[in-house]
Amino acid sequence: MVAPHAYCYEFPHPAVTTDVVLFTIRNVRLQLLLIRRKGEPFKGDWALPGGFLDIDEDLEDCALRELEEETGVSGVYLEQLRTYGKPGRDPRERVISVAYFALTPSERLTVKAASDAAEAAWFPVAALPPLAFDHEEIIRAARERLVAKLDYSTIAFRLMPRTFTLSELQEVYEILLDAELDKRNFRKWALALEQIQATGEQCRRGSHRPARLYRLKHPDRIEFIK
Amino acid sequence: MVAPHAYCYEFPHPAVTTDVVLFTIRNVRLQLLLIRRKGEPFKGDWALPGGFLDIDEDLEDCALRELEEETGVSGVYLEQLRTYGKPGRDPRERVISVAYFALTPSERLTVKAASDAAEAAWFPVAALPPLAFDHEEIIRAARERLVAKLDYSTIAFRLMPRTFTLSELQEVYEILLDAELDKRNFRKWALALEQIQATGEQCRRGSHRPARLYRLKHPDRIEFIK
DNA sequence: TCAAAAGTGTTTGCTATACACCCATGA
DNA sequence: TCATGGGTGTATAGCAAACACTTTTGA
Repeated sequence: MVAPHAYCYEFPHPAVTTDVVLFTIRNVRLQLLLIRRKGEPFKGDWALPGGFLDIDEDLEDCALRELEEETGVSGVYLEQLRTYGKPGRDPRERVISVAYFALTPSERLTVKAASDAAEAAWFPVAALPPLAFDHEEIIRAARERLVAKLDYSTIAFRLMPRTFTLSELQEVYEILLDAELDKRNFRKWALALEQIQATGEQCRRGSHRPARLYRLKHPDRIEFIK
Repeated sequence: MVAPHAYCYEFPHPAVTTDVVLFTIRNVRLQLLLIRRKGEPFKGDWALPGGFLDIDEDLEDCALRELEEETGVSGVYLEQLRTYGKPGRDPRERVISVAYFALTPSERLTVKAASDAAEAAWFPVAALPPLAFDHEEIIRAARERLVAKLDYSTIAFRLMPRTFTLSELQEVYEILLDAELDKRNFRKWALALEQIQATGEQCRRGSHRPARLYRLKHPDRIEFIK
């Protein structure tokens, strides 16, 4: 064990944390992952997964580690969102939080509340519980980023499983934009991007014509479009 | 005086700084403000203005304060860019730097090297000196942000003086995009934005027809366009 | 044979681009 | 009167939006 207060500095230092806003599409809704806080402050409240930066750890690694520790989720798409540091946002001490924005297809979800948090659960963004700290503000910024990026990138593909139908892709866009889209125009647009290709497989579900399956040409890249 | 190492914590804390990439247009080129470092590390090298966050200070206030202290510049447009925190980026201790991106019209410049830095100077972005820390990477990200925002916001107006001619505005866009623009199309586009209005004044400079002066309708807002 | 979702083209309107000449001034 | 940058309109092409029916399957 390390003695308490063993780390001393000439000038006061803030603590640094990361927080992650992880989105997915579940039950035809945009949802995000929250954990219930085990300790003070805001004990029992829902909060974004996240925690303190290790002193030799890269920021992005910290975000991924905390996400995995608290929720068991790994292998998501991650990008830095913004840093929050208003004095007083954490009652314990001055805390600077580097917020990340993450996406995952719902197939890949194995959320089990892990050690650090009492409980982890998905919530529809339209029905969030009261949140700890300034996490509501962070979530708002993350949603805005997500929707803004639809216009000029293929970011929405990070919400798709490995193979998917054009109707499923359209449904994701309709959920994110909260608008109905014309089927023919959408398919024309999606194919013109040249980012997906037919696998040759079909998906037969229900008593109707089977749908062609597609996959991403570049599963690990976000492309800028238009 | 405070005793050395007077601030102690149970776990190690990184230091937090802000850095500012301040752009302006000078001599028909995009330029940015650098300071020459007075102390170690990277003593004598050029670096972005910035410095350590006071423990009760908001991040944005820190960026503005350090800019003012080191260069005498104030009243600029400021937005958060991204946070840099790779372990080892500062040889002294772990440092997390919240980078800001700033714009100012060249009229408003009163750069005098202030107390904290040995010297402050403008450099064309196309001819930067060797830089301290990872500041080259930060500047690259700032330029990308600036150019990307031209497409969907009125951010370039933050580089214009209080009143300006359409030709001056076009020149700024041409510098930022590094491309020539058609005069008639540019003017049609700029006026269609409905973000500027003629002042009624004219600007007579040189032996040719005088130019109408314009001003922003909303000098303090960045509008999203298209 | 019926219900349900998959799949498919054409027309129309709008926005972006290309392009050349006259105007007002100071020297 | 000449050189200089300020100011103006139209025609065309390319992209985005609107719109309805046929196909394939399982029950």
